[in-house]
Amino acid sequence: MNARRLRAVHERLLGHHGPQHWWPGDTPFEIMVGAVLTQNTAWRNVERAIANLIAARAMSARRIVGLPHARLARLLRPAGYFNVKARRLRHFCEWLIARGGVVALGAVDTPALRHDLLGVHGVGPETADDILLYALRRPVFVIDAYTRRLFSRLGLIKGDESYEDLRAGFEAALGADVPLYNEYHALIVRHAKDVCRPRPRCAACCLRRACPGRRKPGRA
DNA sequence: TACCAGGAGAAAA
DNA sequence: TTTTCTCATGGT
Repeated sequence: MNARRLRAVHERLLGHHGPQHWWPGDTPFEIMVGAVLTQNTAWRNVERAIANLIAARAMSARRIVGLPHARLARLLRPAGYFNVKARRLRHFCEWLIARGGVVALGAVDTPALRHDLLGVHGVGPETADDILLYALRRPVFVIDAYTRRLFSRLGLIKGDESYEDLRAGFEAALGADVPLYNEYHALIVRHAKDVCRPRPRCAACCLRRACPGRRKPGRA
């Protein structure tokens, strides 16, 4: 991983899209819930499910654990996979309660906390790292499908590296920097949605000649 | 109509 | 161990 090129990509993304101010969520717990619900799901639909939880006065670990499965699944329905996500969110909330809540997690070092999170049913590497970075402000770089797509098109990665290899590579190249990781991942998602689309699979996309971020002002 | 969206776990090979 | 399948709603 080339640190200079990684930083150059970040600068260009930031210059084009501006600060993204992630993660959308009012509290660390709400961010955690969003991280579970957004698995393979458009954020617009996650927002509806979160709004349902808030409207039902269920945006707390204890409230969620106390809901019957059918009731919780119904609230999560707009986010898709509602039966799966109801179970996953319940498992996560049970874990959080057992660990003493969000504040108590502050006493645990990042590697131990990450390992613990990965043991929760329904929490994989990306969800764990979303939680660590955005809810708990730990220096963990989030790798997702957008990251693979963007950086493989740029030729900076092959694209088939393991999650852990990519995460370690980004972290080693960029150094432990929570604000940078936060903004960088948010910019990757923003760019992937707006510019670096799945189709056309254009090699000229993504910060190459065709990227709007490289065009001079005034050009279409 | 087909594809895609801020994955993860289970089952099959 | 690696690959494939399943979960599901909503927007484009």
